[in-house]
Amino acid sequence: MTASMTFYEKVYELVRRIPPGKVSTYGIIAEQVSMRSAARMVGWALNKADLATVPAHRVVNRNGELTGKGHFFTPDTMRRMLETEGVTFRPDGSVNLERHLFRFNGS
DNA sequence: GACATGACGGCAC
DNA sequence: AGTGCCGCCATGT
Repeated sequence: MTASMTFYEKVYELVRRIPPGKVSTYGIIAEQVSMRSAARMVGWALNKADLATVPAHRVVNRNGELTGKGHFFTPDTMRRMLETEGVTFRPDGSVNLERHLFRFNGS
């Protein structure tokens, strides 16, 4: 238990703000928690997160690729969940960020 | 305490 | 435009 635990909570809270049908990226989340260049920490925090309460499937890399799919029940679980929420994919299997990238408000 | 690793990203070649 | 290297920070060994 350390004071840096707020880091995880911030990440989880931000991810929960992403609405169905939208996605965000590790880099953007990292920037939101004041750690611009530590995008790795975000994915790492998500790996330790409770998938039942944190929509981790809505976080992709900067190219829209589902780099975290290997951490779900099956390799295609992540994509199926996104498709169910209305997210569309490009022929190469990456998310069309132009259409589905969620922008956090300053709130 | 040093070293390697990881659901990444940016910039240099 | 594709590939590679380095930075970043928490953890495990």
